[in-house]
Amino acid sequence: MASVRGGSRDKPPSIVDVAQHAGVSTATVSRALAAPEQVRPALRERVEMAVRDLGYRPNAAAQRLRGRRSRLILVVTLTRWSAPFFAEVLNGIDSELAANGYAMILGNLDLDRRQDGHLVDMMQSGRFDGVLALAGVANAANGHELKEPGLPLVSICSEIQGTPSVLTDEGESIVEAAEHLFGIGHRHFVYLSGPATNFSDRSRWDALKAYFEAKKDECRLDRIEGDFTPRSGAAAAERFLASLERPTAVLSSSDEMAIAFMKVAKHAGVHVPGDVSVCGFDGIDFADYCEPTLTTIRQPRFELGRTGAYRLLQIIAGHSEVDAGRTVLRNTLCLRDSTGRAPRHG
Amino acid sequence: MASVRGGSRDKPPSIVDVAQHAGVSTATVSRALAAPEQVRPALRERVEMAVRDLGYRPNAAAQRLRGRRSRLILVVTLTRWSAPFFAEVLNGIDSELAANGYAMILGNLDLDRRQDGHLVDMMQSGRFDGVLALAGVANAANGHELKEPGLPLVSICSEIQGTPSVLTDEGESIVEAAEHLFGIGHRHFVYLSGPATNFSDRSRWDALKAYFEAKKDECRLDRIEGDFTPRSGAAAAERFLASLERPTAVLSSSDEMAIAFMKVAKHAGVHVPGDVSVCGFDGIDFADYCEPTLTTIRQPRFELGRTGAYRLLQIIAGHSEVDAGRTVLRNTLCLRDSTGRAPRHG
DNA sequence: TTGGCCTCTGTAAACGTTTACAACGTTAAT
DNA sequence: ATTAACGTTGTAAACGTTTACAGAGGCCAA
Repeated sequence: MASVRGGSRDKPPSIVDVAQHAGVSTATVSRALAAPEQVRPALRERVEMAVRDLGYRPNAAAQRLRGRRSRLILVVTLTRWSAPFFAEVLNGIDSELAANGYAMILGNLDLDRRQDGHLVDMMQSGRFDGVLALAGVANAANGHELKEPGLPLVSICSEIQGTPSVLTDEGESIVEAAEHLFGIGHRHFVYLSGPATNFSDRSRWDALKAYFEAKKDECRLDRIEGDFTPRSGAAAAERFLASLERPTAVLSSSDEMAIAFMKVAKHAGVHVPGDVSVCGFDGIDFADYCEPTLTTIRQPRFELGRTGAYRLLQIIAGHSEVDAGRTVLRNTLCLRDSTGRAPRHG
Repeated sequence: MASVRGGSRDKPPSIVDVAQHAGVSTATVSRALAAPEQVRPALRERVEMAVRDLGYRPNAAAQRLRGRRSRLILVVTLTRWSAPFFAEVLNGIDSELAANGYAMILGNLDLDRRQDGHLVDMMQSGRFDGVLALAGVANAANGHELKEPGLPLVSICSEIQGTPSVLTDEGESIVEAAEHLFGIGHRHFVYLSGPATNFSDRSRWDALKAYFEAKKDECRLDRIEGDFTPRSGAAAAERFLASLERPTAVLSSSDEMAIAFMKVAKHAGVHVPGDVSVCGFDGIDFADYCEPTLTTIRQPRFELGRTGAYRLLQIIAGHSEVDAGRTVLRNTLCLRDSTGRAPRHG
């Protein structure tokens, strides 16, 4: 009776249809929708009714073309974004954006095939109100390229010169883990790294090195190169098994590596945590379901995304332009079954 | 020397700037970019050079407003999209779309707070060239609402009346798993379900019921209600443990439930697969890292997304409009350590 | 030479909004 | 009573493309 939504399939109603139907000008319709307080209640109601009657929806492209905002955010990610850690960060981003009427588009940066231009193209297409750079993309040397188009930019889990960023206290928290392991007797550590160019990896490794520098007489810190993936965790385990003097504590730069590491180690008869303690990083859901359950440094993944999106929206809204600094969220060390006292020597 | 990209920060060059710079009309520029074969090589080159010199990028909003396509796809998901299964389907979608110059936007359908209108609004905003509906959203009763706006629509992992869909042979594959378990002596099964309204769940349950109907004299099939999440898997385990006569085989409707189930069961001293065999569904990466490794029905998650996106693009391109049928991908049963011979009776 | 056809370009009209500006009516201040 | 100020509405000009249409040549056949 009321709506004519399902009627003719020709063409969606435009603002002029609404204006005619309500007996006002298009300007009034536009204002009634965007700034209701500027139009008299009587007219406003007429417009609202016309909108309902016709099932009118503003055309997003036209709005963007004429107005200032597209309500679209470009999220620059790596191809690995479907991994548990990133997926949840993205979820946080999307959640915050959606709550403010924004949507995100994923711009995949495939590090293997270098097609850098593509992203800059997208950014300059005038389609986006802002850009969120996820961990890893900033390290790809073209991080600063993202600044060039002059769009509001916030980076999450990594820093770009002169750009606001949202980070966690990675260095401090991995040192906290190391300290814990040191406290229960471990003296020989190995750091299972991410890619050497990675921002997070640098933060963690630098902090770890500094911490062990002061203890260099009593401790040893090795490093095995990985790339956050399970595969590289398994490879690291092979190297671990082959080493003459095995470390007793593994600090992994991702849970996925840690879990794969444990699987291979266990399969080779090495007991976790009896023979070797393993500590992960990220705190993905699964860390609590593997065997043994994984001690890990939990990053507030959802919050990371949410906060990044929030800061970006603030900048877009014109607030806090000055604030180009970093926001640091706190990680928490989750002690579980994969870590324990160091095995007795010899 | 060549490019002036980094020059003035005022306003991005428009098509008229390019036209002037190349000494041609805007129409020629437009054609040189969209349909190069229609313009003489000499001019085409001048245009291309001007484009490079000025760093011109077509304005997406204007293109959309005047032209027909936005190269934007709406992917309607549930809030659970960051779960491993969906994340990988999304990855497949995004991958196929990106390869064709399209991008996706996630439209979250929060089943808890009913804000159905929101999605239809989005669809009618003229922002999208097509819609992809992910499993679960189609079941939400408002599935058919998605058809209303008249946008090209493909559903993945579920069916909407009269809409092309991409599915897997869920029913057959879960029966295959049941058959395998039957073959190694199991006679008392329990199906750990998803939400009863879920399309996938219905397919699986119906197939399972039909299979056991023929065996009802020798077999028993129970059902415990879940919702795909680990939490519900754990809850199911509690009920399993409390039951007087415990089934010896669990067919779970998701890996995450199965893994949580195993954790709780093991913790209660029930041995997997000694006391109970567990089979998951989906084939997420983690199924191969839990303890014991999980026998599961692997769905081609990435392909599911890729194929859905592919079919949608075909429809948008005008090919295969007739083909409103289903595409069925095959699952594979992955036998691992969580299943084994049924325990000896009594 | 002339007419017709074909190929290549340019002109200008959309596309559906937002918004600066002007116009109008009303109220308050002088 | 005159003017200023204000609040509300309409007019019309953008925004940056694509594309129907027309026009300008060039070529070929008659």
